[in-house]
Amino acid sequence: MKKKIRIKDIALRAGVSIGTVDRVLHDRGEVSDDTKSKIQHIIDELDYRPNLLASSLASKKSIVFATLMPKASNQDNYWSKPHSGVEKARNQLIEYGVQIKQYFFEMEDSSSFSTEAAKLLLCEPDAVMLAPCAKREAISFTRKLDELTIPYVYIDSILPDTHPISFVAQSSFDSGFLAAKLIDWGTREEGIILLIHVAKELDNANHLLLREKGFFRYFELKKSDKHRIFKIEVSGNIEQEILSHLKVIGIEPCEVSGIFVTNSKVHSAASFFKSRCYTPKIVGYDLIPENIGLLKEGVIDFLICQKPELQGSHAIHLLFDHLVKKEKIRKENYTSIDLITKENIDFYNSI
Amino acid sequence: MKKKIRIKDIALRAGVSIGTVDRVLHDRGEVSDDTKSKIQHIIDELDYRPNLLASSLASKKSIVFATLMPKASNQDNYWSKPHSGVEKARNQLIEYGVQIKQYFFEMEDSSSFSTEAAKLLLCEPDAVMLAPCAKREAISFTRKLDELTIPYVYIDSILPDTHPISFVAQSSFDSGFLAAKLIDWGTREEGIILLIHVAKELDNANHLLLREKGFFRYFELKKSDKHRIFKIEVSGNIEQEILSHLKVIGIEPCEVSGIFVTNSKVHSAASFFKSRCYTPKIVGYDLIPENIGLLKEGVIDFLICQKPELQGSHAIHLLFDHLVKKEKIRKENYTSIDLITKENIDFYNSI
DNA sequence: CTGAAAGCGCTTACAG
DNA sequence: CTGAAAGCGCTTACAG
Repeated sequence: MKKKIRIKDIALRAGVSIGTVDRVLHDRGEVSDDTKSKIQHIIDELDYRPNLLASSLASKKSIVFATLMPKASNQDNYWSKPHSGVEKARNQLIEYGVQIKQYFFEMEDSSSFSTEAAKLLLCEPDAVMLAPCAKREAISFTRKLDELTIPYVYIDSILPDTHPISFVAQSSFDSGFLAAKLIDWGTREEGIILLIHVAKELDNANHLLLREKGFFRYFELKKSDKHRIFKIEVSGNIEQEILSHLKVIGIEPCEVSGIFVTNSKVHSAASFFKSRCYTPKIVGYDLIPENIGLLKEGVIDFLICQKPELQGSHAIHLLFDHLVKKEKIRKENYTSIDLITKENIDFYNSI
Repeated sequence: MKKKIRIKDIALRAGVSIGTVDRVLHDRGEVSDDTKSKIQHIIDELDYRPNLLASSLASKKSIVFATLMPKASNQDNYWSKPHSGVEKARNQLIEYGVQIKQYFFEMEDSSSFSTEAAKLLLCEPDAVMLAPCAKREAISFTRKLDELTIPYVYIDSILPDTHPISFVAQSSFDSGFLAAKLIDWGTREEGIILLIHVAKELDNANHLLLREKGFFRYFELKKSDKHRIFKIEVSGNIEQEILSHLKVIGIEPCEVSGIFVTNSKVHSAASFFKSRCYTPKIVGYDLIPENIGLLKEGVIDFLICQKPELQGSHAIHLLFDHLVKKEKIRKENYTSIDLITKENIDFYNSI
């Protein structure tokens, strides 16, 4: 076992004081090129790693991260999960001088994204974590961050043509692809399959479209005409809209054998079928209470999950590793695509 | 934001020196009852939390954990995962003075468990993590640990009637139950289902029996006679043994519609069917290379996984939290029951 | 451009 | 039984 090498060791070898070593370590100038390169060599040679414990103990300066994500209306809301992930990371990093300021916007009101983003900037964060849900607003915000050279990471989804240092999110395409596989595996007969979007501004919800793409891609690749697949978009009165869509297509609810809902609103579509003659195979997203209830009842068969809590904590740790540890971090962090059923839900997230 | 309170603050309030405060903090005597209770009150009142950073920086004493698990014959072996989980934890905790000594026994040779356990004891560990695979040997070992009052945690499986301070493992029963659900969901027709044990000493492999139990329980609860389920035990020449079993039962390989193999040997059973007329729905365990290959080919449909790497690292952290942080740790740590398919395998374990 | 000194919050002998 | 002092590895003014 190699002995841990210290600043003192480097100073000794170089014949300088530890102060000087510290100056080159943190590249804060005031060192002659000669001694600088000499010290740098020794550092490299000895593969010196600073003791983070001692470093943060001695340093009084703190680093501030700011987060921006949708407000969780209550504790059961999906967005309470990333939030508690951030809290968890905060507790782990607080002794290292990390401060986290959190800002929340209203999911329904994209202008609140901008006002919260403006507030956020006032705290002069060293780095930012955001969920870029409101696409347009997020783009203009990240442009501002770019100007100020404040590094940022995404959680939940990804904004093309922006410059985050990293992101933590699920691959929407692949989760849709997997959903198709599940439906395919569960519906043997030449069945009718519904892909249902329950969303207001579908064109602005990039990840829902990607999930759809993945779903259709599966059946394309399979090159089987076994299934008849219909796509439905609803947003207001789910009940009525589904009914009228089915009427247009010309099928009865009980003829449907598989359903894929592209987001956590799967419970509303599931309830529609539950209250009728027949329960088709249903696959949707996310462990929110309504969905959990229907999963346990056996109405919903699979929920695809994305470890929202881990997304929050991991994103913060990425920021920490980048800014404090000065490590190079992975740019693409895809979360696992978790399959939750009635049978394994009680063990999900347990450790 | 409350100011972090320090030993010094307590000492000031109590009108004593920090040395005395430290004595009551660590309960190392040499303090009069009077001052002790006075200080204790102040500690409680102020809800003092020691600064772990400063504490481990100042402390030169190190703590040693020992681990005992099966040897991974190569890097792809299942047991290389818990091992690398332990290594990961070591790297995170090394600055806190944690030393980890690892010992490995031969899976096939249960006597090697005892000889390694004896070696382990010689390093006088402060705590032990073990995979209690060799049941009898593990029981006598834990008895010794109990005598020496060395705390221990299990990974992988659980030994009834012993006294670990905690364990990290998957619920075998529930994973078998889930396997049944998958097979049920995937085989619509009135099919023939095989439960296959590929194992030498089945009676000594408690978790395989529990998986079986869970599997049958599912169909019991379902109260449907739709499926005919047969149980097969093989161990040597898989090929031949499966064939002869099927002959006894009186069915052809191509009549089988679903297969559940109770461990990671699922690849051998899958290969049997792959090389024949028909590929039934196949569910098994663990991401070892042979299984991954067959999963990606579409021969195996689902692999149930149990985060072996996390098991290793989590177990070490439990030990750390218990011994160093003096926190009370959770005794039961069930890992999630992960469902891996061709479609989501690339994202498993990614973050 | 460089070094010496104080201090971060805690632990550990040591002196009394 | 109690206190004063040195030290863990680093950072941060400050003096020269």
